[in-house]
Amino acid sequence: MTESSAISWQSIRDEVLRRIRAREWRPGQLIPHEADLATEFGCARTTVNRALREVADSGMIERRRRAGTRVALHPVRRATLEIPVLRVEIERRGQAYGFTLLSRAAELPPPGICARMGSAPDRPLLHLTGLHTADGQPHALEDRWIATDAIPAAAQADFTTISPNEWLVLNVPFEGGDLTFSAHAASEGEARALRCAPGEALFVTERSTFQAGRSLTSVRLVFAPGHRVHTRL
Amino acid sequence: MTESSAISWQSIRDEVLRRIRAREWRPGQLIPHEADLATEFGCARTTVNRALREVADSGMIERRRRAGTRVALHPVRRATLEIPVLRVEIERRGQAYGFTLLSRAAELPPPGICARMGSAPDRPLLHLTGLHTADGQPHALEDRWIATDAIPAAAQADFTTISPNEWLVLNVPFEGGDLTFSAHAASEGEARALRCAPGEALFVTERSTFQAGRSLTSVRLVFAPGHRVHTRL
DNA sequence: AAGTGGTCTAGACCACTCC
DNA sequence: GAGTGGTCTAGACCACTTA
Repeated sequence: MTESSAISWQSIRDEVLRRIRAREWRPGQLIPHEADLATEFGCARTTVNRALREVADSGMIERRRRAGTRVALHPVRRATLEIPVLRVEIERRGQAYGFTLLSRAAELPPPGICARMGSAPDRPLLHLTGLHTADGQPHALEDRWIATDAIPAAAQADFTTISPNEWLVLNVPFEGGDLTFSAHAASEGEARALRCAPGEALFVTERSTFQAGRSLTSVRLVFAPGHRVHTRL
Repeated sequence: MTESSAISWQSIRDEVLRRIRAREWRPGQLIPHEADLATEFGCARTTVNRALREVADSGMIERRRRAGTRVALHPVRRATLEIPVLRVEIERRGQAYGFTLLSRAAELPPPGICARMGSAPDRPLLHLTGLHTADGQPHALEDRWIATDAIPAAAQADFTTISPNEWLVLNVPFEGGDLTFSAHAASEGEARALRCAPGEALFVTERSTFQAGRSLTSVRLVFAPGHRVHTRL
């Protein structure tokens, strides 16, 4: 028909955000129902739903059936971090990637790993350490534990030609995990491997992944000095 | 009709992920069109679209009009970081939050800040420093620059009763920003304020926000030793 | 019990891009 | 020009939650 130019969900999202920032809708306050907004904006409820879902994903509003939609009391900012395989990250910067396996053994895990992986202290895990390099310079030291009963194939994998990092991404699906960032003073061994001074401030990430309730692997990456993780809001 | 139990978009998403992980659809490969999948799964194309949009958001597939949908070559993991106001973060842990304004002055910004904020080196900015505490213990040292020409109200704000962190979240909408994590050895001044040893490894976040192409504020938070940022994958 | 968001459908048109 | 994803509609039913 001549009913041209429908309202876009983006424009509704923007208007909703504007009202929240302009305090027309205040934190904690209930906002109109989807049906009312659909009437107001002259569009289908589906379109309003799409817009509000987007705003809810960003953390600015909270929605519950029957209870309605409220402006969040503490507007939490959400940032999306992209976590590429280390090799890809380095090659994207135009540098040559390298990996050296430093050690490989079945060992009894220390208490910290047991706790994070929910593993029995008397059951050996595959323990790998290795160094990632960029243009020959140390980039990150990897210390990884793998639950070989959950990932039997890992026992046969050749981690000298492909890093455990990449092998796992390619071969082991997981449904979830934890990621932690922290700072850490370089130990003697880390300083040697990363060619920096002992005690120097290093950026550390720790990651654990699980599947079907079983812990798969836990890794600690200690980065060479100056490493930064960047993202956009 | 007796056409009960429609297919859910979640089940389609799961099946798509399964096929990718099972290598039925390999990295770089084109997957069937939405219409074909809709036929296969016996549902509306809208439902397939919803599922694939979700998978695309997670970074596993890439979609382009006319070009179709491909399995991503480098399956980038995406993690969502929640960045609450410091006060809320601390209170959520059941600790008492405190903020002390340490300094406040209009100053010419150093080169680093000029570069990050795109500000002229001869134009003074509002420079604030302060200490966030948890149960009276130092939690983070804040060093902030505010573009007063973009945020005139900041010149009048009382940052002794509310931290700049929180005042800005409440009063200044922004459309985007940068966030960086790094590690840093405590300077003499930082060590004094955070009551730690000079040279100790500290976790640092730096954030800049902008609106309508103008830089609004740039902040550097240096956290007390042991601070960790945690998220789920 | 009833109100609200969540989702599905069938169809349509549009926007983008590759050929 | 044609094919693919992106979005909108109008209507329907369902799921969840609270009164």
